[in-house]
Amino acid sequence: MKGKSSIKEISELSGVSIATVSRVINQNGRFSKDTEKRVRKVIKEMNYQPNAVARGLRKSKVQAVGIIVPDITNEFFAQVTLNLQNDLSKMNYPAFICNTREDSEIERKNLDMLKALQVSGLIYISGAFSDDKETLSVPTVFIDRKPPFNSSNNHNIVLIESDNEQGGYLAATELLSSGCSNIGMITFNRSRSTHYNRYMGYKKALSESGIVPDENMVIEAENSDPVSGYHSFKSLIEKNPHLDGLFCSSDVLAIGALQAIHEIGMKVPESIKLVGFDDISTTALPGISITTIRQSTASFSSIAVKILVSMMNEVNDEPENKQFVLPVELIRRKSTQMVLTREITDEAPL
Amino acid sequence: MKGKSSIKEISELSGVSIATVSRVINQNGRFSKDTEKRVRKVIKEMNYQPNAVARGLRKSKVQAVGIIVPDITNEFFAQVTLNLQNDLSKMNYPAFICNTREDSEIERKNLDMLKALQVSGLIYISGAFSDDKETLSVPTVFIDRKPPFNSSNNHNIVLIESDNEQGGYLAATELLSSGCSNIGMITFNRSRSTHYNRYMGYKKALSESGIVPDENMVIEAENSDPVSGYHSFKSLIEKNPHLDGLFCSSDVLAIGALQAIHEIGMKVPESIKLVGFDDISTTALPGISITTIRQSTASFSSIAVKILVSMMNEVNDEPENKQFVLPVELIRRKSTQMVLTREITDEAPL
DNA sequence: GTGAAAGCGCTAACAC
DNA sequence: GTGTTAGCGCTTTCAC
Repeated sequence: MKGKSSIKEISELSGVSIATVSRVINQNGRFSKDTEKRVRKVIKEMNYQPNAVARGLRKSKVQAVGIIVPDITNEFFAQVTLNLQNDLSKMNYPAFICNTREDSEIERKNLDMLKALQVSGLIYISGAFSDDKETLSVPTVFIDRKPPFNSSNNHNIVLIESDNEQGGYLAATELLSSGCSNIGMITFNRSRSTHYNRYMGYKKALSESGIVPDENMVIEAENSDPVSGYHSFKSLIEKNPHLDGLFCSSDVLAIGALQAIHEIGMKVPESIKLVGFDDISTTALPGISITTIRQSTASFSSIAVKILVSMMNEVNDEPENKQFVLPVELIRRKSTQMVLTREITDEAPL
Repeated sequence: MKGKSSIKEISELSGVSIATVSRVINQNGRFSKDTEKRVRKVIKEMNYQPNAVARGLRKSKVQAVGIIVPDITNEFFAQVTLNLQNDLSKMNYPAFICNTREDSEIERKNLDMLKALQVSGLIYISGAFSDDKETLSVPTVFIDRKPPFNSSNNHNIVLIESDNEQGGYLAATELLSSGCSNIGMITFNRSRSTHYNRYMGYKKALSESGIVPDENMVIEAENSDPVSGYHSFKSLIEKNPHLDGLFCSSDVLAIGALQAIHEIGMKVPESIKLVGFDDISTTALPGISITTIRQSTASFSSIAVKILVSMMNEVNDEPENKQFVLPVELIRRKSTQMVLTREITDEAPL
């Protein structure tokens, strides 16, 4: 009854050798239908569960994966992580989730722990992976952010990301088409592929519509959080009092900016229009209602897990240098609504 | 150079037996200063890291802990989990974080995986732990929510929670002292000790100030999220048009309620005052500024980890039925500000 | 179709 | 103070 039994106990109770029990459990090698039935019965009766650690020692790798994530306190990352964890769990892979807080020291340490635990695979969400010389010893999938490798080392990298440039492009286009002509942007860390590409998309949209992008209308936030968004907007509006449109490289920045906007007495969408990125839950709240770019976090996860599992299972350790760019979607909300009459106010019912 | 070496290799290179190497690594047994120095040198040179899986097999438990959490997408839980993970990592315990989505099926499965991996300890955050008959096989700490055991089984339980009743009491008292007389409450799942106690504190404060608690002014939200808070407020205000104070059992509920409040043309704090619970980041935003009850998530974590580690290390498997109730703190913000003049408006600068 | 046995890397007696 | 050795529970040749 207690789940404490070992394969030896099962073999004795079912009158076969431990080798055969192992074959049944792993569905490899040969055994008769009859034997299988008997063994399965005992396993069930004893509520036996194979010891994953012993198996891990024998196979030199444990059936588990490590997930490296900057900060699960950020709803976007939390969502991605949650999906990954669910999908992995369905394939019977438990996940070690490691927060790095963008600290390469912590990242290093977590990586060491994961290595000592012999995880079978790794998923990097927006990771720094600063350790250039380190060769990836286990199958690894990168999500959201391109690892800053020198291309020479780059065998066997899988990258899954959104079409960030298209996202930036859609965002700026939405602002343009809803009538804005002075469109600013709050970015974050343009040294990262993610945010750099969003910025490029923004510039592209402006250029295409005949506007010369002005670097004075772009500000780089210090952190990716509402407080930084708040301060960035304050700076930006000071330099550009005629701002009538704003694209923020993430929703948390947009939320901070929105507060600043209200505070100085401007109205969204009447006096300024706003677009964010990520589609976190807060943006959907009635009364906040920020137009944003939705990334398909569910697809991130399902693709990542599917590929990772196949890399972990197959002997196929072949370089399968793959790159996935997922489409993004504009979620149109009140913050970019055209204002024709006075019917839209804070007090109006939904 | 590669971190692929084994204890055997280290022993050969340093000219001692593997037993001695093991002793040095684990700092137990005896060895000469000189030997230690030599062994350490080789370990460093080879960049050797002990195989945690082999050790785990030998010791019948792996140096890692499992964390069971309902939903890391909820900022409050994310914060607690993040702290736990950091504190555990400092003690060299990697953490398996498992989201249950409040689904006992998933919880069961995660528990099985963790057991197969032989984790040394378990932390339940607000867990259902529905499985009454299951005896805890490893040291376990419960955070936030009392497990619904029958007391007979209750050896060896550690529970860490906030003083939720005091929190509810502080919240209602704040509303009373800022002039409210019709104070409603949005609760969530009062079958849980956490929310039940907040509700009790609320009732206590009302009673003490001579108000008879009216069950019509209390509504139980379907989920713990803004949408539920929004709808709950709509129902509540319909039944109680004179409501001038509202206590929400969590901040996410309060945020939803706030939207509903704005939508029907009421003003916070002018026409209704509001208090939440948890102190998640959104409540602190300028323009939102919801008074709330702060729980010391950092203390949750440090206490939990300290106790768990001691339980995991010591042979002391003794029943140490411990219970910690941590103080909470009222964070006073604009949503409960007394309004004497017209100086406080939405448009006022910070 | 099945069993015997080696061994994954480590810890913990037990010897000396 | 140090070495030898027996497993921990499992997978996987290699026999038969």
